[in-house]
Formats: sequence, structure tokens, C-alpha cells
Amino acid sequence: MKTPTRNRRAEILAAAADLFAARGFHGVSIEDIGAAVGVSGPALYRHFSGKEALLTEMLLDISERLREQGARLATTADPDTAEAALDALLSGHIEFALNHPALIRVHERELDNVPEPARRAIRRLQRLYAEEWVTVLSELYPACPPARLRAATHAIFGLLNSTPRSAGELPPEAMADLLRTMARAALSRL
Amino acid sequence: MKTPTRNRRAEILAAAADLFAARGFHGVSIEDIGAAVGVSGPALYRHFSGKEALLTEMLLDISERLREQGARLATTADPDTAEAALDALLSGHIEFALNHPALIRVHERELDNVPEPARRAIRRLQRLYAEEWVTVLSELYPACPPARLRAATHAIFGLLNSTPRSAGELPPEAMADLLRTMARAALSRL
DNA sequence: CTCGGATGTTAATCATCGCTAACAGACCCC
DNA sequence: GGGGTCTGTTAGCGATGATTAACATCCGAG
Repeated sequence: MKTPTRNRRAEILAAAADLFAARGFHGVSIEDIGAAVGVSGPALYRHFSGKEALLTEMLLDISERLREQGARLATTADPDTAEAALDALLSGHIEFALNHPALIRVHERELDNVPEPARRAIRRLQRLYAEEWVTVLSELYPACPPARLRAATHAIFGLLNSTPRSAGELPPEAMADLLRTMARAALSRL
Repeated sequence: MKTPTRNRRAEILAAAADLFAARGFHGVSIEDIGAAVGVSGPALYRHFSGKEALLTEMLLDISERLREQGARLATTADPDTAEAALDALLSGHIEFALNHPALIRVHERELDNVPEPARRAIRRLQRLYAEEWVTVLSELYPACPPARLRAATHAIFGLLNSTPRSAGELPPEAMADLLRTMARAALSRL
């Protein structure tokens, strides 16, 4: 049977994500990750070629999910509905950040620990995702220079990704609402 | 002569801050830090009792500076000028973040690597700083529950601290302006 | 039944790293 | 001019950690 085994990879990735989020890539040992899924140490090499490969796959997956979600939600060439597209991007990002705080944290912090061939690919996906936002914003603010829109986008990411730091302050629904309100306001007068 | 020597500690702290910001606490070796200031390796132990002590001092210094600046800028018991106090906090934080991106990054990320006695102290300073913001905001929005104000404050920190990630997109003055505008808007309808 | 792959285990290797020890020059004060 | 402190240096110790090797199990397929 493959089914009980298939989960192992995902289990490991999930456990590693939590650990990386909490203590950072270099602060977590292979042993730690193994222990977190109930196996011990080098068993991980049956599923991943190494620690860096594990991180690489994790970041590629996150970046790909965000980019795909972004492309799906932002596809609105119509300027009239740019407002709606922005709302969709916002809600999508907030939902992701609230549902996967560990992934957001790792995505935000650990890119530098990915070895070079894959790092470019991840950066590219991150850039594509950000460009979805910039494109939508540039429809809303045609007069605003792109560099400013890019900086604003990163600032909004910083705001939305603050979630893991203020965890527990508010119930998720209230938090989502707050973030949506603040982000919309922040983007309302560029 | 003590003068040329006194700088060593500061030199080391500055170099370590840059390295920690770039590669994370565990990603930097004592050798690396030594090399960055032109001495090699264990020379650092003439100035700091260890790697953790170095980080501890760095974070204590940052937290203290922010707290002091916050206390100074927010001291305005008058509700009429709460708006002005908020502006002052905002400008102060932005200036700090733009002038010391590495410090902001370390401050944001490395608290978990500080050993326990000092960690509490740093957390306390960070909390005091955040409470300055919450106090000012609660004067502006007396009806808003404190938990929401706290979450909003952390979200604003996330926005303002995005600086190190969008470095180079905009000249510092334009960046400061953008952040001020976005933050003010984000806080305008809590 | 047995062969083979998938999945684990423990022991060993090899590098890195934080930190200490032992020693050396510079400079100051008496 | 002889301690004494300050600041470095290089070697070495001990621990940790990633990775590999060698060896067990389980289980489905022929």
C-alpha cells in the first residue's frame, strides 16, 4: 500500500515548516524533524535528498501556490473591476496567511538558505506574484510610478504577514477583517 | 590610548548586525564576525563573553532605543494632540527603520536566540514600545477594543519594517513618504 | 514462498563551530 | 626598565550536526 506512505513526505514537510518557522532553518536539526514525525534522524533521507532539498521543496510549493492563486484572482483586464481584483488578492493573501502562518514565515525568512539553482526559481515566482499586485494597482493608479507601487506592495505584504507575530490577539475572523480594512485603507490613496 | 579601542565593541556589534540580518544568527560564525572587522576569530572574546551575549547586547540596545524614542515622542496626555503624537511615533519609527535596516531585521527575527534571562527583558521593552502606540491609538479610538489596537500596531510594524525587503526600490525620502502615507491611512479608520 | 523495493534503525564519518588555553606584542604607570 | 593590563594570535578540545553505510522489516507481486 502506498497510501499510508504517501503522507510521510507531506507530514515531514509540515513538521519541518513548523520547526523552521519557530527556530529558523539553521536552528533545526534533521534529528528534530525526524522526531517531530515519530521517526528518528536519517530516515528523512528516504524521502528527501537533504535538508536543503527539503527547504527548497517547501519554498517552491509555497511560492507556486501563491503565484497560482494570484494569477487566478487577479485575472481581470477590465479597469472597472480592478477594485474587485484587488479585493480578491487581499482576501486570498489574508486567508493564506491566517491558515498557514508557519508557511508565510518560512517563505518570508528562509530564501537565503536555498541553494542557488532553485533560489532563482523561487525568487521568480515571488516576483511574479508581486507583479500581479503591481499590475492591478497600476490600473487603479495609472499616474503612480511603478517603483512606488512595488514598494507599496511589499509594504502591504509586511502588513498582512504580521499575522504570525500577533497570533492569538484576535480571533481569526476579526483578524482577517482588521487586516482587510487596514490594507484597503493603506492602498486607498497612493 | 583607549579611543581607537573603544570603537572595537561598536564595530563588532555593527558588523555582527549586518551579518545576522543577512544570514541569521545560526548562519554566522564567530570567525565570520571577526573577519568582518579585520581580526580573526576568538579575538571577539576579549570584548564579549560569547556569541549569545553579543546578540543579547544588540537586541537590548535596539529595544531600549526604540522604547526610549517611543516614550519621548508619545508623551502627550492631551487627546487633542494624539494625532500629533501618532505622527511623531510614525516618523520616528520610519526614520529608525530606514537608517538601520539591519537592526530592524535582527530585532524582528532573532529574539528566540537570546538566552532566557535577557529574553524577558527584551520582550518587556518591545511590549512597552508597542504599548506606547496602543495608548496613543486608544485616545484616538476609545471605542476600539485594546486587542484590536494591539493587532493593528503589530500590523503597522510589519508594514514599516518591510523596508529591508524593498530596499533600493525608492530613494529613502520617497520611501519614508510612502510608508507614512500608507500607515496613516491604515490607521485612519480603526 | 520468495524476491525486491520501500522504509527504518543504529553506528560511523567528517566538517563546522563555539569556546578555552597558551603565548606574544603594545603601551602605560610607577 | 619591569610589571600589568589590553588585545591579539594560533592550536586544540568537545559538541553538534549533516550525511553515508550496513543492516533489519514489511509487504505486495510473480
